[in-house]
Amino acid sequence: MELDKGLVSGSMALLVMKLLEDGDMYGYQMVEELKKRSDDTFHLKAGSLYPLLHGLEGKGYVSAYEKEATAGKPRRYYHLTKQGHSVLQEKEESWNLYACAVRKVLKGGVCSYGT
Amino acid sequence: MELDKGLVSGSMALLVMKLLEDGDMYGYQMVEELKKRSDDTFHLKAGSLYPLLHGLEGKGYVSAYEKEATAGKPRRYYHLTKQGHSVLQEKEESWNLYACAVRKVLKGGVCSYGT
DNA sequence: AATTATATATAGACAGACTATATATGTCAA
DNA sequence: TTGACATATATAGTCTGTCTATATATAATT
Repeated sequence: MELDKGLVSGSMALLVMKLLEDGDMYGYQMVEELKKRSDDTFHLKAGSLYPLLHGLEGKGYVSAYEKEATAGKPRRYYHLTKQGHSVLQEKEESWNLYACAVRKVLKGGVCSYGT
Repeated sequence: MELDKGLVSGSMALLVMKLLEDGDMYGYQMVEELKKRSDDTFHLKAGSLYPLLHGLEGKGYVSAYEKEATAGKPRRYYHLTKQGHSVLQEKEESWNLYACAVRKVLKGGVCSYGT
């Protein structure tokens, strides 16, 4: 079953920032890591990621620095700033609230998020 | 806390169709019902709903019929078609898969959806 | 008489993710 | 040695979904 593209909207910034919480990463690595951590559910495209990263950098949520790789092109590492950390927390809470509300509509029951 | 608009993307069709599973409804009623069932989290705008409904009708997922109200303007009721039912099931499964994958990335653990 | 709630509808703006394309290097197989 | 593939970043243009703003119309309330 193909993942409905419409559903993916909006939460990519959250996911990418979440990855950076565990340590600095370069773009290509994030694509791989996201695939791995989601059990092959998310296939973020390079053409989606790089503009997203530039946007986050422009807002001051991440900072970037170049670093030589042992082989191949130099890598551009991204680091989650202090502001980025606080924005990430807000985004996580926002996601929980949203997912919880969807569950309420779909399952008709209550939903305490934290679960 | 304002609900991050970016997160809302894509799942409105799912939610609206889910409402129709319980019986035919008219547009204005859906806005109210969605607000109620989500504990005041979703505030779907009329300008978002009606184009969405027309789209679903065009795809054959819902059918529509006019009905006089006891007072005021006549209401346009929407009905979930057989095809709509099957699309709804796919969309629900797709949502579960997606929400589950997000949880994996955020909480770092496993996730059996059905929970 | 004016405002608010009910009820539907469209045009235009905007944001997020996509595809397609471009660049550049290293490895591996034919 | 040539081509294919994986690594790595980047931008232009497109598409889709939701938004705001606006329009129409009727009934109830103030």
